[in-house]
This record gives sequence, structure tokens and C-alpha cells, in this order.
Amino acid sequence: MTDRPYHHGNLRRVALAATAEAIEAGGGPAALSLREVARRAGVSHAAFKHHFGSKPGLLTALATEGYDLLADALAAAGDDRVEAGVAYVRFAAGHPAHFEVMFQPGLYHADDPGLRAAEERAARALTAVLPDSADQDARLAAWSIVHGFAGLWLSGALPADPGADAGDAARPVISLLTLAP
Amino acid sequence: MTDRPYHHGNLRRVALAATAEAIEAGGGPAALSLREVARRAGVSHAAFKHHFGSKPGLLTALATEGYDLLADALAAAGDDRVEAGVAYVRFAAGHPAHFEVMFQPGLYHADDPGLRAAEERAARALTAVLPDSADQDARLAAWSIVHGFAGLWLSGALPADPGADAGDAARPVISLLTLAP
DNA sequence: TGAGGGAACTTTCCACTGGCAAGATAAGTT
DNA sequence: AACTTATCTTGCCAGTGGAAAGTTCCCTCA
Repeated sequence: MTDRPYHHGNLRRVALAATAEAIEAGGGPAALSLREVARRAGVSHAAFKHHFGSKPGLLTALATEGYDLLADALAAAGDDRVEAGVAYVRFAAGHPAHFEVMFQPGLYHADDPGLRAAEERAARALTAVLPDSADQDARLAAWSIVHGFAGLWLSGALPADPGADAGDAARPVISLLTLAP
Repeated sequence: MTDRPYHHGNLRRVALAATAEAIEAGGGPAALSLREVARRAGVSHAAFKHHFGSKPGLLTALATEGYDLLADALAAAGDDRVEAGVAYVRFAAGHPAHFEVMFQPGLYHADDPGLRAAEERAARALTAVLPDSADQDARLAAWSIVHGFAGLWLSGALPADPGADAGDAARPVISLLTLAP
């Protein structure tokens, strides 16, 4: 029918990008349609079965990619605690589809080994910026404040200027949490 | 066919309860099925049209109920800032379906007047416990840390004892955020 | 009392969804 | 060249949300 080649070549990568686009365009992961993603990627809806198994499988891959991207972003932010938090928020605002899926484990296979590994890598990157003396509560407080800000930002609950940078908005807020050195 | 009366009587209330149950039982709002809720409530799937209009309409009602419950919980917690935060987390853990829907505005009609009113009532209850000197950043920090803890708790990202109380777990974490009086 | 009118609910239909099974096509491998 | 495996399509199924039309009930008002 079409002159498009039978074998796509790099469906996996394209499918993940198309999935993120569809989620961002169409109102969250709940409204995601496999067939819509397939249309964007230019393949039939059944093409994903071989690569991802099922819809939860597709979202598992997206969440894994998200944890990898988050770990990279945190590592690139350096040692400063506040700047790492800013990077966390910036990641959420810059990759809303990944972020939303990551923290709704009901959507994917939360016990997938590859996913767990990426998750732990991100958790280590997050803990790395905290002072050695930080106990579990301090770690949770730091994680909570950046995660909460990110979640509120994404849900539109914050009265923000359109076009404002989420990271810049988060910096003074995050700075208010001072942990004992 | 059945001896069940044609008119349900209080479908609206029962439907909301059944919706919350279905969301909590079936893995999040994304997997929610109107027909499943209808089966739980003992009516046909089209019965909701009259009361809620559509699926987003049903979830609008659930979110509104959620904001009302949250405002009540915050008001009942008194003036202490930490205890209000504990109440926030406890609400999220106690009403996960409401909470998850509330902060995914893509699922419902976020501009519904009744919803907006309930939203503002909850926002006022939250601001009421903060010191008068608190500026916007302090307000956001307080909201972020409790909201973040609640979100992480619900997503299962926290290494918690099964059966542990979310509020008790949150108290020492929330206490770490000290705002200038 | 009983007749109209609207509220509450059901039945039926439609386009769409995710998943499965079977087949087609391409790319290696020997 | 023959065989095997990976990749993708077509065709099908039960289940979904929504619209349209019909049914049952309640409530008001003469």
C-alpha cells in the first residue's frame, strides 16, 4: 500500500517518543491510546507486541527511560543540594509524560528488573547530594519538597506565570528547607 | 426483571462511593470503567448520564467531594502547622482515590464552578495554619513538602512498614521544615 | 382523583480500544 | 539456496464511553 518499508528499523525508540508526545498532547497517561501512538509512529497497533508485550510493557519502558534521564539530570547538576532539587523539578517540567508515568506504578510493571535498576540509580543520585549526616527523615524531607513542588507544578495547582521556568520558581522554595550539616 | 426498584433513590452518593472503591481496587483512575462502577452500584452504565453527564463529570464530582473532605480535615486539625500537614497526608492515605483524581486535572472538568469553590475552601484552610509573616515561597514550601510526602507514599516509593500510619511517618519529616515566625 | 410533565433509569446502538492469533515479509545464518 | 528468526500486518474478539430513544415512576396542580 504505502512505500514505507515493512521493517521500521528503530521502532522502539520512535515508539517511546511517540508515547511521550501522545501523553503530553492528550491529557495524561490515562487517555493514552496504543492505536494513537501507533498512528504517530506509522505502524499498526499490533507492532508493539513484539517490542513491549502490552500497554503496561510500553509504559514500563517509558518509566525506565524516565528514571535514567532523571539520574543523568541529577548527576549533571553537581553537588549542590538546592541545584539538584532544581534539576529534579526541571526534569519533571521538561518530561511531564515520563514523570507522570513514573509515579503511577499501577500503570506499568513495577517489578521489572530493568526498571528497578534505573530506579535505584536515580535514588542513589538523589541521596548523593545530601550531607553524610542526613538521616532517613532528612532524606525524605528533601525528596518530598522537590517531588511535591514538581507534582503541584505539573497539576497546574500553582499560580505561575505562563512560560516561567519551573526550576527558577522552585529554587527559593527549596532553599527554605535547611538541613543540619 | 429484578425486583430492584426502577428509581435508585440516592444514586449520586452511591455512585461516588462505588467510584472511589473501584479506583482503589483496580489500580488507579486510569483503569476506571464506568460500566464497572455501574455494576457495583447496581444500575446500567447509562444511568450516570443524567447525574454527571459523562465520565469526566463523574470524576469532577469525586474531586469536589475530595476537596471538601480535605478542607474539613484541615479545619479539624487545629492551628498547629505540623499537625495540619499530618492531616493532609492522612487524608491522602485515607482517601487515595479522591486524592489521585484531585491532582490529575486532565481527568475532570477543572473549571467547574462547584469544584473551584471547594478548591479555594481547601486552599484557605491550608493557608490558615501558616504564620502571618509567611510569604508565597513559605506557603509553597509547606504545601510542597506535605504534598510530596503524600504523593510518594501513595505511589509506594517510600520504604514503609505495611500497616504503618502515613501521618505518623510524615510528622518528623514535616517538622524539619521550619518557617520563620 | 387523575392527568400532564418532568425526573430517573434502561435498552440499543455506534465507534473505538487493547490483546490475541495467524499470516506476511524481511534479514541473518549456515 | 534452504532454514530460522525477528519484525510487522491483517483480522478478529470482548469490553468501553457516549448518544439516542424508549420506559417507568413521582410530583404537581386542576
